[in-house]
Amino acid sequence: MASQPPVTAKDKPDATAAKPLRADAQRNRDALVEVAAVAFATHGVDTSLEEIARQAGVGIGTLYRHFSTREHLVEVVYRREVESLCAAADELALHHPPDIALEQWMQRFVDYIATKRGLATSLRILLNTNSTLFSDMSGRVTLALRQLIEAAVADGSIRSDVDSSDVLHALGGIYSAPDTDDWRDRSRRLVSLLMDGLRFGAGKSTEDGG
Amino acid sequence: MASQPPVTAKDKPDATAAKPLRADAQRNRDALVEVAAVAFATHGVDTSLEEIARQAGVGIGTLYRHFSTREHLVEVVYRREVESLCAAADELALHHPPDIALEQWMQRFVDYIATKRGLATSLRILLNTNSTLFSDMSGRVTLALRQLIEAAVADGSIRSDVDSSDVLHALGGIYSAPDTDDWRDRSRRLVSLLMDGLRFGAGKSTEDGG
DNA sequence: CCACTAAACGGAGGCGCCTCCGCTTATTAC
DNA sequence: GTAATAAGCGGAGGCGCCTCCGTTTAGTGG
Repeated sequence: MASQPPVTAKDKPDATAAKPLRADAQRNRDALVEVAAVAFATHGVDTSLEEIARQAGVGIGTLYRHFSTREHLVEVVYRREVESLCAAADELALHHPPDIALEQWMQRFVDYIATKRGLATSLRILLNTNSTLFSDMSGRVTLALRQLIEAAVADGSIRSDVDSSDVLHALGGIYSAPDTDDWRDRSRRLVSLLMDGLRFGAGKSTEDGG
Repeated sequence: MASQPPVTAKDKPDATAAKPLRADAQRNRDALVEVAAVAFATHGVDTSLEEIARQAGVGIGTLYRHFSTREHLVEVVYRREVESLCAAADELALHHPPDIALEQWMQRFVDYIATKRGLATSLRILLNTNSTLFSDMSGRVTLALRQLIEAAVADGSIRSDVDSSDVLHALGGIYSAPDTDDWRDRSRRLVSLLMDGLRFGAGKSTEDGG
């Protein structure tokens, strides 16, 4: 949650110019996003922006110069989170056998969703307003998942007749599940179950449970 | 816009108890709704609630006691507006020949929609959240329209093969029309056109233009 | 008419939003 | 190193939101 690759200056929505920020400005901007990510996840999206600015050690004016609206800030935080989720896919693929990578990534997906549920209302509005954002982000996630699945299929550790969109659909059920206390556990079990299903009848048997 | 039948205490959302308000409380409540209706229509739904309270000659505390959220106030204003639109249908039916009543009512519908467009965003959110409200209100409007049409059909002043839902659908086009300067004129013309269409081939000919 | 009480009032106060602009400071040119 | 300057900072201030609670008043019973 606190260690991602240094995102120097590439989280600008419009890809056109993006002139490099002054060093201090970049530092402040990063700090704000960092703090906001934690604050939104912890206290929901209604956290006082002044509180976020305070925790980031900057004035409120600075926050508003970087993020002219609350939605803008939410969007950047959200993009970063998705980015980091997708980066994790590559990371896991490098250091684990494909099926393990897939399983662990899906578990991470659960964590990601857990955070998002707090933002549900506000995020839904944002995604409605800004449909580019939605297709953008869901596209990236889909791609990451597809690559993990294809690797696992090629490796023979899961069945070859699975489609990434099916799996994504199954994971979608996690998002819409009711918000009980044991939501997280249930979701983790659902992922395990799903994983068993994927391994069933695969070319090579990897009966390791985790 | 300022004269509707005295709505003593029946605009409570939940129909259960509704004990009568104290006279002063009722007065204040009515004043608030009145002022809010004008203010929302004029300056949009983001008008300061303190401003509304001020104009209604009450303290902000009083406003909040009656309407615990901005949405609550919007909802009540909206309900009242629909109510008044439907009441107009009865009124017009009493004092005009059926086809004239229908036409005038549709013109009034245009005015009503004009007001609503200012509230569009907020109202859409409200209607999404509170689906009872939507079906409630559209049901009432549909009913009012149907009665006007049936009367005109029975009277022979419009064609007998029209369905009220068709007409409502046509009127719906008004709502979604682009928000240009001449919106109102266009809409009025659309209603006239629609009316001509309805009269065409009717049993009895009422070629009066207004 | 009076006394009593629950209902209602209203505005001060604390907080958050957002803008504006005088003050810093990183960067560039020399 | 210094000077120049544009980029960036930050917080005061004005406004709106909403709550809380001391004060007022409508309704009621005698």
